[in-house]
Amino acid sequence: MKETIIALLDEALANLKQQGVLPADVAPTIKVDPTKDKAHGDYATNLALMLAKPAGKKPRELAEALVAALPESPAVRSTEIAGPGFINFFAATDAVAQVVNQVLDAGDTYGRSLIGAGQKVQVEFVSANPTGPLHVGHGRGAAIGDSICRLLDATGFDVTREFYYNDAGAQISNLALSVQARAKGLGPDDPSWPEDGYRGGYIEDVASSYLAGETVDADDRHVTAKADADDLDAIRAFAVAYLRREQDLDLKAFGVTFDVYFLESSLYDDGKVEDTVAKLVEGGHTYEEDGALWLRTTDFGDDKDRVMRKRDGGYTYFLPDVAYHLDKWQRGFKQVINEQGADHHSTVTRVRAGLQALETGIPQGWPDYVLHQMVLVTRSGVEVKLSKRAGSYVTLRDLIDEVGRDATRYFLAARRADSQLTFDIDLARSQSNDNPVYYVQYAHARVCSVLRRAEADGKPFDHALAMASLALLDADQEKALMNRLARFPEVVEHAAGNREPQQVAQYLQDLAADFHTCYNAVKVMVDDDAQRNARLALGLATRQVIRNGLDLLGVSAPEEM
RNA sequence: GCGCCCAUAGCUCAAUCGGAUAGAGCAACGGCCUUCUAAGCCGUAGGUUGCAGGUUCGAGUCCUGCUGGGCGCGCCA
Repeated sequence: MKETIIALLDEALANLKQQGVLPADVAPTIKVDPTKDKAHGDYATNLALMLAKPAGKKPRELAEALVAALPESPAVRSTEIAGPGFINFFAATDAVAQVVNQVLDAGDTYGRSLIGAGQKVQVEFVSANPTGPLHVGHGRGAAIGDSICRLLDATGFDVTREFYYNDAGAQISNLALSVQARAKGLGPDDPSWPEDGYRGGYIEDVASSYLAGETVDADDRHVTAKADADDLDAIRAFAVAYLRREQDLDLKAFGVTFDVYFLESSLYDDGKVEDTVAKLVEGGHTYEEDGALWLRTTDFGDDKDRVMRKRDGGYTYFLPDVAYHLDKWQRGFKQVINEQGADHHSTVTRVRAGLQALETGIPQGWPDYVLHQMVLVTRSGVEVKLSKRAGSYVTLRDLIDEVGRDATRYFLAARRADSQLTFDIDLARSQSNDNPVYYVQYAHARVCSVLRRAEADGKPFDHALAMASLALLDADQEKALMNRLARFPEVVEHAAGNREPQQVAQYLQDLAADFHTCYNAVKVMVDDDAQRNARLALGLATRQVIRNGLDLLGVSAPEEM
C-alpha cells in the first residue's frame, strides 16, 4: 500500500516537472507515513512541505498541484490536503485487506527482507569471563544482543554471534587460587584465603566437583578433573570449563546461542598481540616512559595516552582488545557490533583509537557499539542484591527460575538499551494484566482459541473463500488492525537498522491492543461463511505477525494461556 | 574537575530521517461476561516533554548553556 502511494507520488512529481511547475533537478526521497490519527486517512506525506522552498511555492498550493497531477488508482479511495500542506490518503478497503493475503502467503517469512544482501556482520555480546555465574547485567546484554542478531538475520545479513572471553589472565589465576583454597577446605574468612579471592558459594561447588573427578562439557571445551588439590594448572583448566558450562546452561535456558567462542589467550598463542605491538611501534605512535610502552591515543581522539605494555612486561587488557578487533576486521567483518555494559564505555574510544593507529584502512567509527545501562532488580519495591548461591548478586539463572524465560527476556529487551532499567520481579512474575508480555501472548492464544472453536464447530478455515472475501473486512477496528499488520516489515527494518529491539516490543504491544479491540468489537464466528472466513483470515494473519515478532525477541507464542 | 549516557502523565515506559492535537500500560474513577479465553474491551481524568535560549514552514527529537541522576576517568577487565 505504502509502496503504491510512493509510486503514485513519483509519477505526480514527474508530471509536475514536465509541466515546469517544479524544477527538473529536485529529487526528494518521498516519505509516506502511516497516520497517527485516522481522521487523517491511512497514509500521509509531507512532500509538499519539503518541496515548497525549492519550488518557490506555498506548501498548500504545491500540495494541490501534486494532488491534481496524481494518477488515478483503485487502491486510493480519496485524498485531501490538510494542515500546513500534508496530503492525506484514504485507502480503498480491499487494498488495505490485501495485507492479510500477503501475511498468510509469506508465513514465517513475513517481515523478513533482503536489505542486508548477505553482508557479513558480527555481533559480539555477553563476553563474560568464566569467573562466576552470569548476572542480570549479562542477561540484559544477552537479551539485547541476541535480539539484534535475530533482527539482522531477518533483514538479510549473514550474522556471526561471538562470545569473547579471557581464560588465562590475572582474574583466572585468582579463580584457580580460590578453587584450590576451597579444595583444601578453606573458607573465605580463613586468614590464608587468597587476597581478592572469589568468595561466592559457587566456588565450593567447583572445588567439590573437581575433587570428585567429574567431567564437564561446555560448548567449547571438555575437561575431566584431576582431583589433585596441589595441581593449580589442572584446577584452572577445570574451573574455567566448569564455569563456562554453567554459563552455557544459563544461556541455553535463555534461548541464546553462539557461533564462535573466542579466547583471549589465542591472541597470544597466535602471535597476534605481538604483531599488533610491532605494527603500532612501526607506525610511530608509541613511546616509552616510566619503563612502560605507551600508545599515543590522544592523536586519535582519546583524552589521555594509554599504556600498552606495563613496566613488568605484561600487556594491559587494552592491547589484546585492539588485536582482537584487528582480527575481526581481517576476518572480513565490515560491520561489527559490540554489545556491552555501559560501565565499559571508556573502551570504545580507546579501541577505535588503537585501530586507527594501526593505519590499516579501518574506518574511524568502526566498530559499532550498543551499550546498555545498569539493571536494578527490585522485589516488593526493595532493591535485591543477595543471591543464595552467588552471595553477591542476582544471577540470571535465579531470575529465569523465578520469573520464567519469556518474561525475563521480554523485560530485558523491551526497553531502550541506554535507559537504566529497574527489573521489578513482582511485576515480571505476575500473571496478570500488569504484565506486558502476557498481554501480547494472550492475543496470540486468543486467535488460537477461535481457530479451535472453528474446528470444533465443524466450520474449519476455508482459505480460498477467505481470500475472495477480504473486502468484507471493513470495520474501523479491522482496518486499523490491517494497517498495523502492514507496518511490520518496516518496523523490523527500522529496529534492525537502529539496533533497537525495543521497537519490536512496542509494536507488538500496539498490535495486541489493536487485536483485542477488534476481538471485542467484531465477532468472528458468525453464520455467514464469507464473513466468518474473512475474519478468521485476519485472525490468522495477526497470529502470524505476533509469532514472527515474538520470535525476534526470543519469546514464545503459546497456543493457550 | 573531565568524558559518555539519561531526564516525557502520580508510577513504568513509547514516540519511524525533524511532521499535524506527544501515545500505551499500571495506579484512580465510571461502564461491559446467558455471545469466539474478562490475562480482555469501552469511557473519564491525568502533560509548559527538567530549565533557558537557538536553528526552521514545523522541535520530545537537532545546536548551545544550565540543573538533576547514572556510569567511567588504573601500568584492573
